[in-house]
Amino acid sequence: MIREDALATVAKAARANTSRRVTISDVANALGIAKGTVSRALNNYPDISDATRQKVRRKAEFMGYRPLAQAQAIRTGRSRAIGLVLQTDIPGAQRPFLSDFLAGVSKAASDASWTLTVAMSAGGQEMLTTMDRLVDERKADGFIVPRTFSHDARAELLRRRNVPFVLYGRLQEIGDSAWFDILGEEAMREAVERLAAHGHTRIGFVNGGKEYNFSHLREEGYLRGMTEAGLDVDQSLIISGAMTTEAGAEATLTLLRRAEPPTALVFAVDMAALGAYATAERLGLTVGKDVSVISYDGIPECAWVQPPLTSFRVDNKMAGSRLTELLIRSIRGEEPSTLRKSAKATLWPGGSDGPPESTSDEIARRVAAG
Amino acid sequence: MIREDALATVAKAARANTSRRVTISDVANALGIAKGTVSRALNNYPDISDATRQKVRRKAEFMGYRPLAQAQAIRTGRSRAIGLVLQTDIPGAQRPFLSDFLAGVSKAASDASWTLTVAMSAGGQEMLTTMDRLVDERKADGFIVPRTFSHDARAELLRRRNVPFVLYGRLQEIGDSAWFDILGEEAMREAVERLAAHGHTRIGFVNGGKEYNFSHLREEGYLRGMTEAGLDVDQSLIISGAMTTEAGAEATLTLLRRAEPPTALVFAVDMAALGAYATAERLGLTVGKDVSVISYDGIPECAWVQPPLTSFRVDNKMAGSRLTELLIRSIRGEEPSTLRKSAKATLWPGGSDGPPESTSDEIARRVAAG
DNA sequence: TCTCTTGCCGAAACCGGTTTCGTAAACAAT
DNA sequence: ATTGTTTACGAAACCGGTTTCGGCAAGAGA
Repeated sequence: MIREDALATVAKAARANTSRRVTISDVANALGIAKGTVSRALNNYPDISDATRQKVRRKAEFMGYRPLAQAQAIRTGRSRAIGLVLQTDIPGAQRPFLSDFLAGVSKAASDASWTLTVAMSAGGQEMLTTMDRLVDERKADGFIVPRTFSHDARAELLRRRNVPFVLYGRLQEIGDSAWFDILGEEAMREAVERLAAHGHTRIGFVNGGKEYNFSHLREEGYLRGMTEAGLDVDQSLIISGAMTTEAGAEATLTLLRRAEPPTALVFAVDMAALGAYATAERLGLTVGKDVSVISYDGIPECAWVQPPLTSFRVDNKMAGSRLTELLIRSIRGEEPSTLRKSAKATLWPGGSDGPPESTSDEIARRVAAG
Repeated sequence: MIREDALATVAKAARANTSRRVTISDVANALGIAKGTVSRALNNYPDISDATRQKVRRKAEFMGYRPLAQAQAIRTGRSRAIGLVLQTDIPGAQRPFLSDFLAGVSKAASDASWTLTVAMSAGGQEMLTTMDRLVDERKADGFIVPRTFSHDARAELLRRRNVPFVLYGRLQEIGDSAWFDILGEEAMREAVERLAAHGHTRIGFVNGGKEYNFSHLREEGYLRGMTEAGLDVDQSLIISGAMTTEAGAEATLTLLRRAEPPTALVFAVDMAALGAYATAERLGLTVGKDVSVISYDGIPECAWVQPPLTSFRVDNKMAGSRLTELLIRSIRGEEPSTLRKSAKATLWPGGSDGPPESTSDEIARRVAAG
């Protein structure tokens, strides 16, 4: 009887040219036990003897059994898929970021035999709708939330719906969220330290958009660096909101036109720092000599410009992996507030910083002349 | 009885703080018909009367019923998910490409209420393993295969396993695959035409890696352009295998050192074309004056360099959408050989091409001197 | 009027898992 | 020896859908 069934199944599979999957019933039949027992054995239920557990494990392994996430999901509600909703309408800020990041997430996910469901949306309300849909359709058991805003509607939504998530970045009010972040504030502090060591005393800061929480942190880092170096903070040398090259160029121009312009600039974001080159050229100044620049992100374009941009490189691939690991642990039930990690960015020296070859006064004169 | 059940369910949902989904049974109960009937009505089975079909449709809509893809999948084997396996180990060739492309795929997918499962792997065998796994686990009903190779192992695997797929690019031997592609050969032909119109007669060609099928096509386009312009083809002015900036710089150097160097270069790939700037500078030549350059891809970096690179821009977002649409149709059973579309790249004029300001001889002399 | 189709739908099996429930056997306690 | 607990597992219900099967009623043909 059993044999006949098996033969029939095999024959059917052969006709359909479909090498049929090994199901949990196959394993149970092979062992002559109930399929419920197999399920409980594989899921470490306490009411299964060690002997049986071992036996089942071995047989399942031998037969190449792998549970079908879909089938599990309809009962458990979880399908071993992590969700990632990306924003499309950012100028291009995520372009360099994306590929490495995805690689890291995907690697960590498949190492744990999870999969990755990706969606993109225009941001704002649409993004929330998309996440809602993915949760409703059980296409994701939890989410990675990249580019954290100071007050993040996505985090609120997920918390309200009781869906696990981990932030790439930190929130203003810490709450009990899980997060991973690169300590950008440390990098900013080190940037100031390095410039001060070069001999700079007037160091400006071009920050990113204040809607992102990282901007607040990086500004703190800059301020701390200034204080530690014993330098005065001049609020007129701080500009924020520069996320693109154009905005960076604009901010650089503004700062260099001050009465007492800076001889060095710290940027919160590479894309903005690249704008400094255009402005410098326009004003007849040389980056790395007349005006030093240190930035943050470590996008490939840093190596493109002349002189190469000194920047703190962020390992987005690693970040993706860490985030995924944290998220999986969160989904498995670990307390979010215990799931927090950070890493540091590493300095990639280019030629864009060095001892000041012009004084603030000289720069002011040349800017006025040009 | 039914009312009690409903109340119990609601109460349970309230306790779990989980607004329970509307299931197919809910719809069936509300109408007082069998759930099988609801299923068949919604799936357009022919043995359901129009009256019933309408009634079910309306009620389902009204109740906000949406089938759970997971549950459908365990019976049908399909879960309305499209698979995308990306390669991590390409130098960065996909970096600009990725974000737009993903946006397109994701948009088209969610418009059809499908989802997108993404995996990345190092290419080669690992990529095949990854696809295999996704198929086994039914995480993808079909695949988009980007960056088609002349002989593509991924396409063979999928064909063998009888999994629908659509290529981004064409195969050497056409077969019966579905594909979408941008007609790069047309762009190359137009590039030559444009340069010839400028007055160039010695036009070189720096091709991409011959493992990619697009390289063969683009070379054909270049050759056709030369023929149509009535120009002699000099095989010593054709180099292939340049996919990176370094390789592009190298190739440019080689060509400009020929006895009779070209006054214009056509590149198959932007990343390579960017290398021409470095080489030109090194040789004391000016891009756009001494040597004209036209390229292909339209990556953002084109606008970065001076003079901006004239390039044929590829709309990767649109490509992603088209590919997704084709794939869904293929999964739904349409014949792959009928699922083929193409589009053209559009010229983005920069300042990197123009009438030759130096003759081939002059260039040769200056290269020899430098 | 009586059969033979045909159209339409209900009932139930099924997909591949998980989880509840009940109980036989082994063991401990009396 | 009897009773009460555990331990470990089988049987069956269940998750949310799809698909098969069978039969009733209406219409067609004789």
